[in-house]
Amino acid sequence: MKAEGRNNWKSVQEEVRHRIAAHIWRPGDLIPNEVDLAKEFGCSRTTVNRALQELADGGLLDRKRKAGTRVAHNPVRRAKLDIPLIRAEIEAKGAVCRHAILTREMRPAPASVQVGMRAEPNEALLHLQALYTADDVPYVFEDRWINPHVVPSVIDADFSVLSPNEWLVRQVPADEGDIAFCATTCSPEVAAKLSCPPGAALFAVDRTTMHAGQIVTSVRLVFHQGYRLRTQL
Amino acid sequence: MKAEGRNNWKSVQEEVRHRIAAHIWRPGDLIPNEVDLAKEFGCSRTTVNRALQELADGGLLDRKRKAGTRVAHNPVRRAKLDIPLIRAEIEAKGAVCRHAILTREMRPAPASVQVGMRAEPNEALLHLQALYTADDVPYVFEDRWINPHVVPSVIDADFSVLSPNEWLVRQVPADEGDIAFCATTCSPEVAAKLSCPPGAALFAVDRTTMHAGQIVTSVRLVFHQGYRLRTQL
DNA sequence: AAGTGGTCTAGACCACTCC
DNA sequence: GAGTGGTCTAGACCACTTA
Repeated sequence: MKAEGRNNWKSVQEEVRHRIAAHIWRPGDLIPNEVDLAKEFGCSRTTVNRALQELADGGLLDRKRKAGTRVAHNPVRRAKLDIPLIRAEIEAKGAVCRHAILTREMRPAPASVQVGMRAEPNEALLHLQALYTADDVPYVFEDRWINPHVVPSVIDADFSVLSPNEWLVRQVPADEGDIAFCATTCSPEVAAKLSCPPGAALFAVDRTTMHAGQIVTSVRLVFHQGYRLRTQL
Repeated sequence: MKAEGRNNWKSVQEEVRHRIAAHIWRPGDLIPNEVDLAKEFGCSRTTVNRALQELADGGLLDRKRKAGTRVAHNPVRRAKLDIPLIRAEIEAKGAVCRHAILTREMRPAPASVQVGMRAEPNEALLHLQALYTADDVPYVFEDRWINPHVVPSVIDADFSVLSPNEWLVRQVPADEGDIAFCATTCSPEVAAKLSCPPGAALFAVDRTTMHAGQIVTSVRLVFHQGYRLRTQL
C-alpha cells in the first residue's frame, strides 16, 4: 500500500479512480473521510477535497455531509461533449469550409418553433437556410429562426462573410440553451441540398439558444449521410 | 460597479459570466489578473482562481501563465451529457423497464468489431442481443460484443435479472471509453424487434468501453423511432 | 527577467445531516 | 450534539510563457 508521495490533487484523484476500478472500494462503499485520506496520502485536506469534488461532480462519488463519501451506486457516465462552431469543426478536419445562404426571409414561424420562441401568433421571425460545405462537399444543412426582438441588428446583418452561426456567437454570447440529438428521414428538399438519396437516415441536432431568459435562435442542423458525432467518456 | 460582497467563488463566477454575456469583456479581451480581481471582489486569490478555473475548463476562458486570462474567441460550447443506465433512463420517465435476451452466442465478431477488440481473427467473442421495453413498448435494441478475455465470468453470467448493461457496470467499472452518435436506417430485422417500419431513420449510439487499456465491450444501441437525446448547454 | 496562473498548506469557520 | 464535507483565507512556492 505504497500511498506516499501523492501530494498533488491529480495523483490523489488517480489513486481513488484506481481503487474504484480495482474494486478495492465497491459501489455503495463508504470511503475514508478527507482528514484520514489526507493523512494517508501525506497531503493536506484541501488537496484531497479538490480531488474528490471533481469525481463527485463527474458522478463517480456521492458525497454528503456527515454521511461521508460513497462510491456511486449507478456510476452515471458523464461525457463532455464539445459543440464547436461548424467552421471550426470542418477546418479541424483539414477541409475548406464554405457556406451559402439559400433562404432569407421574414415570415411567421411554424407552430413548433413559435412556441419555443414565445412569439405572437403570426408574428414574423427571420428565417434562414444555409448550407455548409467541406472541400465543396455538402456537410450540413442549417435551418434557423432568429428572434429579431432579441437581436434587432440581425435584420441588416451580412451573412456572406460570417455565417449565421458565427455572427450570432459574436453578437450574443449565449448563456443558456438546450440541445437535442435525433435521427431524421431525408426529405426530397434536403436531399437535393445535401446530395444524398431521399429517405436516407440523417443525423440532426436541434438547438435552442437563450440569452437573459429570452430565446435568441432556434436551429436544426441536418448533417450529411454517415455523419457521426464522437466524444469520450 | 457594485462588486463588493462577492466573497464566495460561485458569485465571482456568476459576475464573470455576466460581464462576458453583457459584452463588458468581449471575446479576445484580456481580463484582469487574479490578484486584481481578488481585490475588486474583496476575496482571496484562491477564490477567484476556483471560479475562473471552472470557466476555463468549460471553454469560456483561455488561460495562460504570464499571458493572462482572455475571453475565449470561439466560445466552444461544452455540454455535459449524462449517459445513464438504460434502466435508469426508462424508470426516470415513470415507465416499467423490462429486458429480454434475444441472442446469446459465442462467435467470431465481424471485422469492424474485431479491430476494435483487438481479437485474433476468427476468435469467438460473446455476442448478445437484447431488447429493452418501457411499459412493454420497445425502447431500445442492444447489440453487444463482450471480450471474454477481459471478463471471463461473463461466460456463466445470468442476464435474466440484471441486464447485460447493468451486469457489466457492476463487474467492470470502466475507466475509459468512447461514444459516437449517428443515424441509421432501420433494417427489417431491427424493425421487427422495435415495432417500427423498415427504412425508418433511427437514432443509434455506438459505445466502446475500456478497462486497464483493454476493450471490455462494444455495443450498438438502436433506439425506437422518434427518440431524442436531450441535454443542456 | 518578470509576470501570471497552478497548486499546496495549515488553519479556520460554517452548513448540513444523521443520530 | 457531533461528524463530515464545503468553502474561505493568507501566504508560499513553483511552472510556464512572454518580453
